[in-house]
Amino acid sequence: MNIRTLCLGILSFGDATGYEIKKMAEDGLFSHFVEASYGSIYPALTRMTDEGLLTCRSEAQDGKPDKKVYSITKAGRDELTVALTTRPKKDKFKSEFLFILLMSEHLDQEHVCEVLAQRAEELAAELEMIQACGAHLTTPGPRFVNGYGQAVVGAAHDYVSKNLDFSISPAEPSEAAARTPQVKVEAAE
Amino acid sequence: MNIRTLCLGILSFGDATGYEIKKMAEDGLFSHFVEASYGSIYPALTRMTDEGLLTCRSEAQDGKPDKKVYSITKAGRDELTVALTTRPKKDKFKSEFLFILLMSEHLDQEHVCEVLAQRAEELAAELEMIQACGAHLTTPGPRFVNGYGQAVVGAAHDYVSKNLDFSISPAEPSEAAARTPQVKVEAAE
DNA sequence: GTGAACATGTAACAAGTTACATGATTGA
DNA sequence: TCAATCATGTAACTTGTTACATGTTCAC
Repeated sequence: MNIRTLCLGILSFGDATGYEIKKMAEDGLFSHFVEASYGSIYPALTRMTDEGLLTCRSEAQDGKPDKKVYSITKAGRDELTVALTTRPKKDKFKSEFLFILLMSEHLDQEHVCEVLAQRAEELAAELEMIQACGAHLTTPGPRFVNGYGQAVVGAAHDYVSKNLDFSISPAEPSEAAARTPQVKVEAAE
Repeated sequence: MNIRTLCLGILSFGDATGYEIKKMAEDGLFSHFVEASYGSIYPALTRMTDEGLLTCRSEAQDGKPDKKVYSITKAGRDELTVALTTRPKKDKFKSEFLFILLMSEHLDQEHVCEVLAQRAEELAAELEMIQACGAHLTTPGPRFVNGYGQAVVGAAHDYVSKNLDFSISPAEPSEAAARTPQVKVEAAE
């Protein structure tokens, strides 16, 4: 999903300025699965206004630059609908944390434990935020998304918390041997 | 995390060609939280070899282009270690699916249900794949990552499955009123 | 005989980020 | 007085993707 669709989506709930769109994208419910910087939002709004998907009215302010309030047009709603009814692409997930854990055998035990503890805290904080945020949601869409967030982040937090004692070295030889009769390293090369 | 670190990480487990690195990134355990195309891998390998982080030996093949097998050097391992001990950035998650659900009030009920059913299936398939993939893992790092995947994807699947009857219109007035005594819409702009 | 897997590489393109420019107001 | 919030906008840069070029072998 591109910036255009994000802006249209936010504007479909009501008029807003570029600045406000950025805030919503980084604080609100959206923040967990979208991203947007001014450098992408402002040009997108300008272009979409040129294309007739948005209208813009300027409100003079003293000191600050004119505030530009954007509204979505019929054409804009149509474009949004097209985007929303297109089969959603696979979710994208990038995690340096998991990459580090995958490579944990190259690191020392202590460091890995710190990373784990750190992540457990972060996940706890995130979960709390989502829960707090969900308390005052009334409409079905946002409630669904919030519930999804609670389910997924909750599961991640549980998992990490239960594995704070993770050991980078393989389980005791006897056990390992029982599970994996003979793990041979490739000889050639 | 950039392509360079990804390549170094994969090569830290053993020599490989660019082609093989791509395969590992898109099939293996890595596939769920990294991405890489030939257009980024090949230039990265060439550059890192120039920089002394890798060495490369060509193996002639008939018909096919020479196979270039890369090995990580001491300098490469050092760079990898630096990357792995740098505090991991926040996980990034992008979801068109959640965006659609967030906007579900603009869509029709039937369509949303289809999207939900579709996603439930996709998540079930992904979960199965992760479980199958995890069966033959023996080292702690990969096992941890696989367990994490099972926990998170499992939670997502459960949540979506339990909400296949999701309704885009707000709950019955009486109930809604009971839950939310009085939700006032902000008057001013 | 057709498509997939093997195998590398480049150039053009897409999309978005970062840093900068500008400048008032407000709260700690 | 220092940082944050409000407010918009651009240019340079980063990073990576897509499409193309090239060519064999193997399985269906």
